[in-house]
Amino acid sequence: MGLREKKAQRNRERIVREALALFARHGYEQTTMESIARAAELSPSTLYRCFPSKDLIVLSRFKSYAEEFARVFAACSMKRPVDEALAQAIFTTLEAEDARETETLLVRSIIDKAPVARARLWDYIAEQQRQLCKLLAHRLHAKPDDLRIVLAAQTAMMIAGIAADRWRSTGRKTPSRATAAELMRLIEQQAVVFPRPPAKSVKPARRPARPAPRK
Amino acid sequence: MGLREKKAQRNRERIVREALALFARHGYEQTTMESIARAAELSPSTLYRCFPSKDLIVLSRFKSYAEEFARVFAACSMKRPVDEALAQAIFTTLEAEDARETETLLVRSIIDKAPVARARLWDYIAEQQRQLCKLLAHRLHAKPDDLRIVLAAQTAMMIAGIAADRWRSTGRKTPSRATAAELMRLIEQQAVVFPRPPAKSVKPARRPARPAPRK
DNA sequence: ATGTCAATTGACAGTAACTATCATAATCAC
DNA sequence: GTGATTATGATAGTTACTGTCAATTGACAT
Repeated sequence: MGLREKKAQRNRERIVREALALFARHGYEQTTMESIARAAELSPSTLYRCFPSKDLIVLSRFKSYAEEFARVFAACSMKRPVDEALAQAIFTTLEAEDARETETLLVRSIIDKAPVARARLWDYIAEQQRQLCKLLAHRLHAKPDDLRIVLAAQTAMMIAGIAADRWRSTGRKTPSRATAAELMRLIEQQAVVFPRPPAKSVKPARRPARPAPRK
Repeated sequence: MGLREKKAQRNRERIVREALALFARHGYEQTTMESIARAAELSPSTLYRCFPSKDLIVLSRFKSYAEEFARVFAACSMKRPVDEALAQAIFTTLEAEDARETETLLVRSIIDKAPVARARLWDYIAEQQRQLCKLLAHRLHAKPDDLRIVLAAQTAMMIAGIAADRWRSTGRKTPSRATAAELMRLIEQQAVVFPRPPAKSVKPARRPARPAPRK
């Protein structure tokens, strides 16, 4: 590997490190690209060459999770039923995220407070959903826009999102994996208030596995 | 109502109308706030007072749908089972969106091409999800962060999102309502590849209602 | 009508995230 | 080493947005 790429890699790492520190200290909006460049000891021009926009600095941390997810899924999607592979990928990715406690919490708290960065993260997640559709479609020999494929992909992302959220909001007391498993259970048992088409004939009066919380 | 508010209202409308026209003509990024102000015949200062940011101009069209959703849901959530009210609200809102063909398509195509605006829309949708959680929680006498509530709210938004997307991507040949109904059916029948916890005991080899599409 | 007061407006100045360009300096290929 | 290539940094510009302040306009009592 060339010496050039090594240097670029080190640059990127230092930028992210220094930027996160500044964001944590003064807030995302208050930190200018110029100050980041100063902290990372390079010119604004170079900074913009590495990260064309400010939010990419924060978002770069999420790419590793996305890559891990795709890797795990690809690894076991051929040996096992799809739903198991999907669940496995969710669990593994979530656990990896839980494991990096301080960094995950830091990055999320920065993002939550910064509307622009937060919005960009949503957009990134939507992109990941599309990627997952492709993976699923390939595995099931279906088209990526098959309704069942789209539904499965979005459900998976939803589960991961809720679980990760909960881990944060409970002060990392609830492991993401447990929440994700619980969500899958709820879905499978239909123990949730699901939207359904308005009663066409009978109302089966579905009985939730757990009684709905009443006052 | 004062004459003052009338004027403000008319201002807002003209701004949105002219801005959408400009966006459609030259693209979102290429249209400057200054040119919008010129087209709407007011100073940039006033424009910024009406719409603190550029994306709010585009997003303002979505607020009506969100309000309609909340209204319909509130209207029938007390008389009927929650899931029916939820489905009804989804259907009504989607049909209203379908009905405004040209405008909906225009706004969506603008947003899809503009990363910043698109990202903001995601953020807005996330906010709506939180609002829906509150509504559901109130109706079911539960806490807004109850897992079942969150799951239900996000599932509802997901269904609406997929349905609206499909209506657009199929050149408005597939009515949103039909897609939404189909999605609800798929969920209820578990005819989808759902993520589930890795097999702990047996593999029941679930049989989808419709055979999975094979090549 | 007219004067008074408050809210709206628009002009101006400033900040910061980008974008484009180009000379200079560091790497690579030989 | 030398020449081609590529990364760097300085500089200038565009644009979204923020803040301030004087001028204007509408609301309202008399």
